[in-house]
Amino acid sequence: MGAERLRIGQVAELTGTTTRTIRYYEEIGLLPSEGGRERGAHRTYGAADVERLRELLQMKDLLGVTLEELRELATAESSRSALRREWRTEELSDARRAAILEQALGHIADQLVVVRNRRAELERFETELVARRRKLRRMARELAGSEGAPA
Amino acid sequence: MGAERLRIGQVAELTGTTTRTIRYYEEIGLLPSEGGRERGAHRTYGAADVERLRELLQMKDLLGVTLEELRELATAESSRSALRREWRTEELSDARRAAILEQALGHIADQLVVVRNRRAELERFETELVARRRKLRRMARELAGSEGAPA
DNA sequence: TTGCTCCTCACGTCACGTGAGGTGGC
DNA sequence: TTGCTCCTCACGTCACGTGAGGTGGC
Repeated sequence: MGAERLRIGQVAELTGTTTRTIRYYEEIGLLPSEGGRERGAHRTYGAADVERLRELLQMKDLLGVTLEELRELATAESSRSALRREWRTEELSDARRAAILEQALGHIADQLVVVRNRRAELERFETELVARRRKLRRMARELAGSEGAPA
Repeated sequence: MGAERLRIGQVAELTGTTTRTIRYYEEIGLLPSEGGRERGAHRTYGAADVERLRELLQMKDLLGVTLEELRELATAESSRSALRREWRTEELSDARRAAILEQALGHIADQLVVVRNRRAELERFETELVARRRKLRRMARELAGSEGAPA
């Protein structure tokens, strides 16, 4: 079944990072540390861990936030699996379910604000570059035109 | 005229950075150091310096590159003013002018590639967030629906 | 003259990179 | 058994932050 466990090097490869980074994130508490691991024993990871790490790296890279800010932004993610577990237990009131959904929606809204601000900045930058290119191309055309013109 | 010189603190304020960063960029050669400045004397900056710094900070922030990569990406900018000066001297062949334009266009093309890749990544991320939100909203609606439904 | 901003060291910090020396699983 | 990957220190590095102590211009 899909319960195969990965080693840290495989996870690093899958997520495009390094083993050092993964250990560092665990050290500062961004990634959970396996409770029952003995000193010196290998770390193992499941599919959910890989997914979480991928999201963390994507946010950090795309949004340029510090790991401290990332920790706050990612609280949603970290609690998602816990919420999912809680969700599955049958004896859960509709009110509680609704509250969980509201909270998750709030976190996503926060992330969307950051992502969209970034995108707007990037688009401004791109527009600026395109305008500059247009200007240079016009100069190039005028240069070529004057060149072939009669004296 | 517009030839007023600014002090480092004003430049920091205008560009949204710190004086330390400006001095550091000068130290590693990302920003030019005034040739004739005596030891201990104040640094002064012109409008062109402010513009260049703004572009550097924007690239670094939006593209997430190291200062070393930034140095390469920004070579275009750093040579722009020199090219502009060369451009103005009248005794310049059309061939040379065309070459200058070609080079500038090449640098802009490089930057556009990086910017557009970033934008694509951000858009994928945004799409993912929106999809997740949609799913959560659907769950919320179903929850509210079942709640009010007749037994 | 009094502040305020600037100056130059220089040590601290964040987010890892990079060996050093050693143990563990196909 | 032989490699290969993993482990834990621990020091190095990049891009600054943050005082310490002192000088210079409205």
